Amino acid sequence: MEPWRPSPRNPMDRIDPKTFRFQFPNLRYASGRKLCYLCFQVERDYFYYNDSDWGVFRNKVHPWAPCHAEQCFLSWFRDQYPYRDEDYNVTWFLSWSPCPTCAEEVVEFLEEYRNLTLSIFTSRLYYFWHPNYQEGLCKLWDAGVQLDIMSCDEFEYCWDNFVYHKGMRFQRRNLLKDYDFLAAELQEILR
DNA sequence: ATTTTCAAT
Repeated sequence: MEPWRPSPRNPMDRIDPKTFRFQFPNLRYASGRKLCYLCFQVERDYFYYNDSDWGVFRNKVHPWAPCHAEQCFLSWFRDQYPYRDEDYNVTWFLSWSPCPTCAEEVVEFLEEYRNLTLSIFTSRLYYFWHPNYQEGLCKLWDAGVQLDIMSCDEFEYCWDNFVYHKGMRFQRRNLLKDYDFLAAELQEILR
């Protein structure tokens, strides 16, 4: 039997608009958001040309193979890009910020890929009042990861690129509801 | 006003 492999193309290419509006707002109290979405973009400088890829991962909830969205990405990336010396620019748009375990795994990943830069925009801070979760974010920061709260530009970018908008124009609605709180909290954590 | 939030009685 084939080992299970996470793929950004499975089960979804893009997020449906309702899901995006429910899962992505900047909220301090985000009841019911029991999933994490990771939209990504990969740009690679490959000799004389560049290529890029994009996709959406969501955490896997199978009890026999649970996988956070970040772990799905890392596993997919290692499989997709075994060329560790090349230059990569990777951007993530996360609905929840990484847990301490994922933060550690990202730091290890960056040690493998020396020429990879990772920028993370997160909509919300996962368990931001827990010291271990704060420490995880600091480790990412110390490893050179760019960390920011998703703001209007990122929401619009995600809407345009990762959502089945079917021509519907981007509207910020409640997406930025608790942006100020979360941005201040992140500043405080990384200080 | 609150923190259940990478689900599960």
